[in-house]
Amino acid sequence: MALFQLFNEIGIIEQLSRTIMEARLPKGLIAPHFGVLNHLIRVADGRTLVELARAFQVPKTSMTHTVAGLSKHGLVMVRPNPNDGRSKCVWITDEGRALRDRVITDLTPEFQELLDGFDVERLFAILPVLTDLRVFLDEHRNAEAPRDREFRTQA
Amino acid sequence: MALFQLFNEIGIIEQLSRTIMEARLPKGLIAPHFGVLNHLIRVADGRTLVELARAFQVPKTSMTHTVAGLSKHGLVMVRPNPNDGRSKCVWITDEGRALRDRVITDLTPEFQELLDGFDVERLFAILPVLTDLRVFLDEHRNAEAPRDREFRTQA
DNA sequence: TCTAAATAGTGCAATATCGTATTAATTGGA
DNA sequence: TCCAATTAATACGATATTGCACTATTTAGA
Repeated sequence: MALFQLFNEIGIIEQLSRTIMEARLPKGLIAPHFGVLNHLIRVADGRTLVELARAFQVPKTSMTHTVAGLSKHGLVMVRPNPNDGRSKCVWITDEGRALRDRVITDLTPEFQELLDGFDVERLFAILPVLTDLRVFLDEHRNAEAPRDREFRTQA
Repeated sequence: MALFQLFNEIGIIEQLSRTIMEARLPKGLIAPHFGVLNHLIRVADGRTLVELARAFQVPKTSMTHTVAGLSKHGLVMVRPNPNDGRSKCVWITDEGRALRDRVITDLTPEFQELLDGFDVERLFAILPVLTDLRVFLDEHRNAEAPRDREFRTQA
């Protein structure tokens, strides 16, 4: 079944690229930490924990843990949500911004190597297909969600 | 940076497809367990732990743990390697084969939904690009491997 | 207004991942 | 042949992930 192979390749690429990225992170931080920092900058700062959990499709408890790690390193600030006494908002700090920028900078040589050594046309041609596939899988994801996992609202 | 977006989509797809797959696994088993079973059938039975760790590019200790889980469930047998007293070989059991086949069967409706609802031409057109990308990343992976992680020898 | 249901967050426990260090076996060069 | 370097596996500890249960708060319908 070719679909099997497709998802297998995607899984391997995810693992390789994650390893590359994590090699640029300071000790104690891993991909999910960077993902949250990046999300706070690219999408919107001051997100609640549930919003973040939805965005990354992880259980709330996982996001609590990830944000706690970021907070411990001074990369985000967690404050009560003035509009809802149950929830908290996560704000990125200057240190968080600086780290995120530095990681991206550190990654550019690696990216450049890929752009130089790989057929860029072919590479970028698959992006819209991947996006459509992601949307399809996300929309068709079984509603009988057996886990404590929120539905994605935004990339 | 479009490359960023590319790897981001791949990461999301990996997460979604893994969740779909794990929903078909019995309690106590997750994607890496299935991956090993599949590898033993598709590639070669009787692999050593190091060979498996290389194939999946995980640290040896992670593979020890994964195989221990499979063994506990009776899905593989771990025996001494007659050719090398240091190592052990992992053999899939009938139960392991049966489980792997059942999971694949259980997955076909989900696959069919994708084949029906998605432009299959577009989908399969990206497979060779993904394969080339995977090979590129694997070959260009930094030799200064900072971790206890083996190099891939086979998909 | 009141109260039941829904929602946000977290404590806890089970399992997973992985870096470091250790042991045992093998290999290769002197 | 012999021993130093290499290799296979794992014990151990730190951190990550996640399901379940619980509390606090908000919401919505009677």
